Amino acid sequence: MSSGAKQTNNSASPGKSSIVIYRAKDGKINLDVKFERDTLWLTQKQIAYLFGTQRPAITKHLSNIFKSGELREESVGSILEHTASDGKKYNTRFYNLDAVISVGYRVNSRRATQFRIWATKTLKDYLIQGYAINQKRLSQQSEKFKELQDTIRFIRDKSGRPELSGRAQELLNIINEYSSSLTILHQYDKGTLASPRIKKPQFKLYYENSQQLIRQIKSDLLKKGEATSYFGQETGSKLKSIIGAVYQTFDRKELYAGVAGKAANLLYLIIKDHPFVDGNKRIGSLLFIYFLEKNRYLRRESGTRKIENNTMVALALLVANSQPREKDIMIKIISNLLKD
DNA sequence: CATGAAACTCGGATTCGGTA
DNA sequence: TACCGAATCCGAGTTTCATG
Repeated sequence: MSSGAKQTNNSASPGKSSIVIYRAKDGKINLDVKFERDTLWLTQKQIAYLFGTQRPAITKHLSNIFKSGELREESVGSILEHTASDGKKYNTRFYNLDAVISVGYRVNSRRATQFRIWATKTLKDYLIQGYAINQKRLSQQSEKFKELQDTIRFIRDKSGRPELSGRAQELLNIINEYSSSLTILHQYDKGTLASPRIKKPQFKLYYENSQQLIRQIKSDLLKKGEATSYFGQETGSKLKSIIGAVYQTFDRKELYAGVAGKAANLLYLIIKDHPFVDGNKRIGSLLFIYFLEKNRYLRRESGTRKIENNTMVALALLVANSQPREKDIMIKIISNLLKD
């Protein structure tokens, strides 16, 4: 049996990545898998494909699983927006890993047999090794965090020096601005971070809305000779899906409820997902600021901006240079900068 | 396009009944 | 009683259709 879990992450879009579940003798299986709430989610069609059977068989198994009380439909199923093969969006029911495994133990096909063998072995490995691995990972993380803290302290101590200028100074500003929330960061690392108070957005950003704004800024920049014709030119429909992602719902609740969360994700996704040929950082920052301003969330009561231009530049650079696995922490940093 | 369900097919397992 | 083939049952799959 050559089956092994293999995950390839080749897209930075939210909650979506390409995954190769396992290699069977009849070749590899490619599925676009949604990741939400620490688990994966598949449609009936995808489950059928995974196990090499037809969709109605999955429907029947699922209904038997729920009827027998093996699983509760409310806890393993969720209705999510799904872009179908015709390009349109539908509210589709997705089933999580628990449901997929339960179905896998009922389906009678060669592929399902291989899946059962793989799942049983993997689960056993997890049970035996999981504890040790988890311990190791945790201690590594806390070491990394210490390192980061030391570096920040070092840079901050030297930040008064006049010879530091330009970009370095900007980076120092951002570190200074969020150094006070290091404890928050630390709490986050330990998984105990309390969510900041959430302000509901009054203003909604639309795709057309954004395009218009980009056209405007482009013509300004062209006049000043600060942009090429590639500035703001979209590659595919990424911008549209990013805006969709920011307003994505899960269980009829918005995934990123507050203004800060939405803004942070907007900035992160535009910079990381490269929806434009040129100008991703600038447009990301622009839409970020625009979105905050329109929602009356950019300024303190005194009228000063929570994020100044130089901080904005540094923030964009920081995001651009971050690793994909650091997404959560980047979002947290941005959100915390927006706190009063 | 996606889902749920009814009606039907198929194949394996079990039960039944006749025979040596 | 032991054995074997026919009848029956049951789970899993497919086709098809109504509905959202």
